[in-house]
Amino acid sequence: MKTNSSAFFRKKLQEKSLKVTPQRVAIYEAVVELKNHPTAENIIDYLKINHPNIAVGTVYKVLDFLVEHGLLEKVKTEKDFMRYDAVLTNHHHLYCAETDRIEDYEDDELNALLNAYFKKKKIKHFNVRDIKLQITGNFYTNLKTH
Amino acid sequence: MKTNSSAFFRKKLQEKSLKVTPQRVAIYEAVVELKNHPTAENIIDYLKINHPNIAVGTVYKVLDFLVEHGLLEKVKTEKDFMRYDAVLTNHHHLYCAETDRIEDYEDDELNALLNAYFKKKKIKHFNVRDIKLQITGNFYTNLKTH
DNA sequence: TTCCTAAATGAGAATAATTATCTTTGAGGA
DNA sequence: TCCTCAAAGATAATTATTCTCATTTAGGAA
Repeated sequence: MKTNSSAFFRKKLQEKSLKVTPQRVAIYEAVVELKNHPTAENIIDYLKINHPNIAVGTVYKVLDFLVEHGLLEKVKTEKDFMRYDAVLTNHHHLYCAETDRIEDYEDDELNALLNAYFKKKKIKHFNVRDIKLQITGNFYTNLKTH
Repeated sequence: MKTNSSAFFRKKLQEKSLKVTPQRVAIYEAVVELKNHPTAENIIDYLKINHPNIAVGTVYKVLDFLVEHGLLEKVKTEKDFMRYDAVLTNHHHLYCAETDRIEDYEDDELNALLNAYFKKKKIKHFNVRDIKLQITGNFYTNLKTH
């Protein structure tokens, strides 16, 4: 899992002739490992354990760098912090404002529906590049009774 | 136009037994007048002309207050600033990352499509409250040649 | 393998948006 | 008109992020 994402990451950087540094690998893996679309702060905390020497500024710079080169995506919520996502496939987000939890939501039928709609309906004065749904609401757990 | 939105706003506050202050009215109207989903800073600048005595802190407090009471909505982009929207009907956003322009996109057919989809497709462990599309791309203008 | 160079990193200061504090003011009910 | 509590003003404090600059290093060349 970790080695897989690391190998993928190194390969991607090398394809683009970008330097593979231990910091870039560690920060990318932190985003992969931290499931809940982490903030820069989450990543900094996480790295303290295994990579205590990575500077705060480096985390911000590397995150920007990785977004710029398409290896991470920014995720925006109503809160002030920017969050990051290593999943690059066409997907949407379930978001709970109370708990600030984000989960990926991927469904081929939904994507097909949206593609069909936007193929038919041209928007005046706008070229569509990407469509993302933010589905706001509440997560709940079924309490098992046994 | 301005008087209409002002009357609507006053009525809304009074219905909820919330105080109608000149600052609240001015800040709300600034969001209505400033079309491009303004930031707090945009609002502060705009208010300098006609309401030079409104404090910066007040703008932030009132914006939070109005979001909390459902009179404004927060809009977050890839940039760092929070932005505000006075349009409360079910709508989506066209967003251009290069120019940071946001436009509302409202289409009954799209909303019907989404409602139908989410009525049929129940998401496990999640109650949907609101669905918002962020449509990323580029605005363009047809250059007229005559 | 070693050297070289531009690019990346580390450390910490600087910035800027937002929040907090605390005193004064005023909206709106009595 | 008065009273009271919430709202606003002024400004200090906070905090996420950016900047600066000296040092280090990845990766290509010799």
